Amino acid sequence: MIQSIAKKKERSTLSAGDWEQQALILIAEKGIRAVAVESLARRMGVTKGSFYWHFNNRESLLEQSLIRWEKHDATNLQTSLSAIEDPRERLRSFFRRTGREKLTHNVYSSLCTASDHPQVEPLLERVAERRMQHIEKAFEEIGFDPKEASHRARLTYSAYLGFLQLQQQHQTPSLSSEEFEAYMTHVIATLIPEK
Amino acid sequence: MIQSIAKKKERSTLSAGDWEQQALILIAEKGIRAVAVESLARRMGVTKGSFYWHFNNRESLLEQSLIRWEKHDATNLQTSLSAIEDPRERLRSFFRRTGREKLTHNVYSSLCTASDHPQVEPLLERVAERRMQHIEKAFEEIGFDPKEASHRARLTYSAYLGFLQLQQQHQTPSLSSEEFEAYMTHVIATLIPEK
DNA sequence: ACGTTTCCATACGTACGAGTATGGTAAATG
DNA sequence: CATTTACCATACTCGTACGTATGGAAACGT
Repeated sequence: MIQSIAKKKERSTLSAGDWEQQALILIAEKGIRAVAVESLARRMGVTKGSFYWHFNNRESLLEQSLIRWEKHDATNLQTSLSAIEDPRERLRSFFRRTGREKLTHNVYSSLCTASDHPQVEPLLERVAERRMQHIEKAFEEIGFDPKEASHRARLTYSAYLGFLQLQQQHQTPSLSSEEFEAYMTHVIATLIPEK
Repeated sequence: MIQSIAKKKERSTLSAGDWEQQALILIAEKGIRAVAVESLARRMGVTKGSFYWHFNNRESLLEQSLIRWEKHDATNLQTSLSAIEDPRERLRSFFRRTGREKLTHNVYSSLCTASDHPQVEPLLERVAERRMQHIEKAFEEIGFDPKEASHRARLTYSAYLGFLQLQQQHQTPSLSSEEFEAYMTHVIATLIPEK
């Protein structure tokens, strides 16, 4: 074929996907505004000349990167949550998910602080909608009627978003891991009633 | 004295306070990044020359504007919430406050989406801390022990922040006013238990 | 072997926004 | 009335980051 297999790790040449991946890493670390083509190029060990061969412009890179992330996040949601049959446990795992999946989670966290960005805003809306529908479905399975489930889902997701925001403000977590656990237990008890 | 009273409304000359006020309005409308000195000057009907007479630089303007807003918000919290004796009602009014006080509220909303800004971040942390302590105090008055009250306050404020975030994403509120009321009722019932 | 494609370097052009330098005008002051 | 002070306009510099133009080198096809 074009390439004799496994060239990606031999640092031969870069692909568009490599740029998108690094862009996402940069977003997770320093936010979307830090994605500048020259600094990103330095990070990749090349110069702008390379970048503008793979992409028309910066906007195009962001578009592709965000699409890539959204797909990854959607399948993530599908596999990791659809696998759990008990709806209560499914909701609990949603909250716990904050710890694992560091990269994709930090990307989302960064994107939330850039919700005014024209390319980010529609993405956040789609993601929030998708996630809230999953949560809503779980609440319906528990036995709440659609209206009640909808409200609970909105409140649950709001609590999640707000907690992300609070975490970012104090760059120091400020909550020890046992305080965090205690808080999580409280949240789950409050938002996911036993009966 | 220097000026013969009531010159501010005669459009004679601008004061530093006028600039700060307009900056806050701009923040509420388009976010802190939209506060550019040239565009702001056009908005005031003058040019940059005026700005740099009142302020050393853009950073200085933002600093003063944010301080002004923080003071306003702090007294707001003190007067409007300390006036209510019933802690439950006090908490309910906290949620309802989203509607009134449009300007100061929209400023806060905009600042939340710029939480990565070095001048904004410490402000948000102070404001969140101050507000959460008020909420925590209310929960303690209701009868929860300090630890429980702390968790409830954090969850309550998280739900508030998350809702702000969701509101900004769909620029269209997407929730009709009656749906909004139904949701609010649900939130209050869930987070502020009757006993 | 030779041309084409792929990938990248270098050098430039350009737009925007912060900040400076300097001068002008009206009001206040003596 | 003359001069200082307060306020603002105009015209620059400068740093940053996007985007373009062009050429070079290695890999590939035939």
